Amino acid sequence: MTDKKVSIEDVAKRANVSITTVSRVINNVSTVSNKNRAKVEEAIAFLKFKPNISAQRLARGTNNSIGLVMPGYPGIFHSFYAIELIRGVGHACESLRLDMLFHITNGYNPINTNNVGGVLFADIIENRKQVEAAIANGTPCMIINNKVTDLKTNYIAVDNTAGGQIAADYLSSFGHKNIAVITGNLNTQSGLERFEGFKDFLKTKNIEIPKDYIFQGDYSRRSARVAMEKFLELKPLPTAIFAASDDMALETIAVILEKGMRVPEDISVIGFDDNPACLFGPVALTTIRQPLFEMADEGVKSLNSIIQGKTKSLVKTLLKPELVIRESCTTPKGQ
Amino acid sequence: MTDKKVSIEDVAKRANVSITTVSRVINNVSTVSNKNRAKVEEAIAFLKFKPNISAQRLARGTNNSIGLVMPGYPGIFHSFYAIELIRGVGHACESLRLDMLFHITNGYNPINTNNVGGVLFADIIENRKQVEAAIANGTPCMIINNKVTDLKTNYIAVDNTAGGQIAADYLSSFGHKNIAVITGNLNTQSGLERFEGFKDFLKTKNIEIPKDYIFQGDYSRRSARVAMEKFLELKPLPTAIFAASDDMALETIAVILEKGMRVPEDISVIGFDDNPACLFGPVALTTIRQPLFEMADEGVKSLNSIIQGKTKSLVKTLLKPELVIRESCTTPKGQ
DNA sequence: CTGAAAGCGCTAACAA
DNA sequence: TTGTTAGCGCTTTCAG
Repeated sequence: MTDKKVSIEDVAKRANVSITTVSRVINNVSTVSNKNRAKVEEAIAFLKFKPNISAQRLARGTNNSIGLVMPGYPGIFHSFYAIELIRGVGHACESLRLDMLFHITNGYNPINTNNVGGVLFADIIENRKQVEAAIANGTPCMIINNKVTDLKTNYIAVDNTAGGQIAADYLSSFGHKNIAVITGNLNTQSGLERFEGFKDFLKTKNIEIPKDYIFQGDYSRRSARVAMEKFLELKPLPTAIFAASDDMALETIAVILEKGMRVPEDISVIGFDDNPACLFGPVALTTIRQPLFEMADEGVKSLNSIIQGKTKSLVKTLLKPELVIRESCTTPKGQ
Repeated sequence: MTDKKVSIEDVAKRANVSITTVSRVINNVSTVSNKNRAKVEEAIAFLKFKPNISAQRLARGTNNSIGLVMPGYPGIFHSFYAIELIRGVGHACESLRLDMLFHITNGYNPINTNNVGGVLFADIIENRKQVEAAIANGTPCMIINNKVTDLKTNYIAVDNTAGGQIAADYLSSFGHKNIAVITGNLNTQSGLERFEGFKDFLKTKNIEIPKDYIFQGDYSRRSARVAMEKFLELKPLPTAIFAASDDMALETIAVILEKGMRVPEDISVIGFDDNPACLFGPVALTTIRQPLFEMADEGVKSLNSIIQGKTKSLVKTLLKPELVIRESCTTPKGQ
């Protein structure tokens, strides 16, 4: 691309060997005499030779790269989520020596699956068509964080329903009855499942959440603030809040403290994510940990195994979230 | 990769034309009869033919992809920063039809520059070696958010010094004298420059910042909390705070409110970034906007131009930050 | 408007 | 241990 390209042939000439020998040293094949190896290495260094990867791939008949498709609207999911996924994918690609083609999508443009061995979809949000297209043309796919039951494809997700249940179980075990919830984006599978897992579990304990104790948030701090300000006008006041993300939980706590109330003495708050930020707020946040990094990492590994034909059947993995107890929940006042 | 690959030749056979004609329809060359075009398209659809991009690239002699190298330690910069960069780069790549190879680095492993036309470094943090290596082997590089003066390479950055000055100017214009600052990570060029720009400007107004009014933060909310709690023990209390990121500013405000004081009536706070989150806190944050998305977008475009040989000279771009006035700053009490 | 043929730069038998 | 040679799948002159 830059300057005139130097090819394996130039190297061969300068080192006075065949191109095969050059190829051998490039690929670290052991059957090369030290003398020749040295000559070739000198030539490579001198000429600043860089093998043309397209030619390598063509000749080898392989394409060791995968795509990561991520919705691109402002405020991608919540940032912590996105960053953890990216980190996990990046980590796995590094160790598997896979190229990672990162693709931010608006959901409409068809994504190009020709140049990758397979593609990872970070959730499906308004881009179902892309997933279907990829599946249709035979590209191995792995959906992250969305249990797609109606598509013949692979997924790895967190059991958000279980997460909601765990939160409900923990809160109700303190004896809380007036429990409010700030949901995540309910257009999102995770948001919906967390909410329903939570609500349904409480029902088994004979606790109903009244309508005005439910606020439909969108994972943003802003929505949590609006929610909490509304809750604070209600009576009776809720004694516990389940926020479907740590960011929202943190903002919830901020609002409570601003009003001169205390957490958890006056109101208990539980979050979801286990974002490191929860450790360092005014009160350490009790939360439901979801293994984001691991999900991404494992997703890449499974996908790779599928691409290489080692895994034949569909893989559907469900990861368990877990309760992380810190300081933001306790018994309701007066009990 | 999957199944037996169908090649352009298979398509040609089925459509009863030459591979040249198939190539023409793939590349949308107009000189193909409608009849042939239809036949080829049918064959492509029927065979689910996907052109091999490596072969295309090899034949065309181009490699339209760029690398994005980003430090991978936990808490990559502050998330908003990273996300905006990624969005900007993704956006530019999409419109330039460039593949984006995303590489998260620990700073040590050499990065593979063979398969990309050029590489974008998201700042330089503990990975200077990689940059030097890339430059040495002739790979076009673009450094984002770091003015590298001692390396013969390109950069696009925000004028953080100016940003610091703007903040200082604004605060001092209200008549504040007791101004404290929570710096960003001072190992970072941006952190250092914001601080020095701020401090130096105040000096021109004959305002010195005492030692204990300076807290060395790291862009995290946590560090801001620690800082603000310290400041609150000081006397006289500062009447204004400059936090080197919005995240820190937001946490600063939270701490102030928790203590029952008001923003901006008791203490003014100014941030840096213009993270959308600043709009929705308890008080809308006045801040210094830095054009992250644009920086990334523009960075890719410049890099591409360099790769294509359209730009010959080194490009060194400095973007101007600007003041965004909202509600978190005012005149000090009693003035 | 179409096709034959010469590569693009590299890998991988196969011989030597 | 080394070199020869035949592709990998596609693009691109150049004739027709």
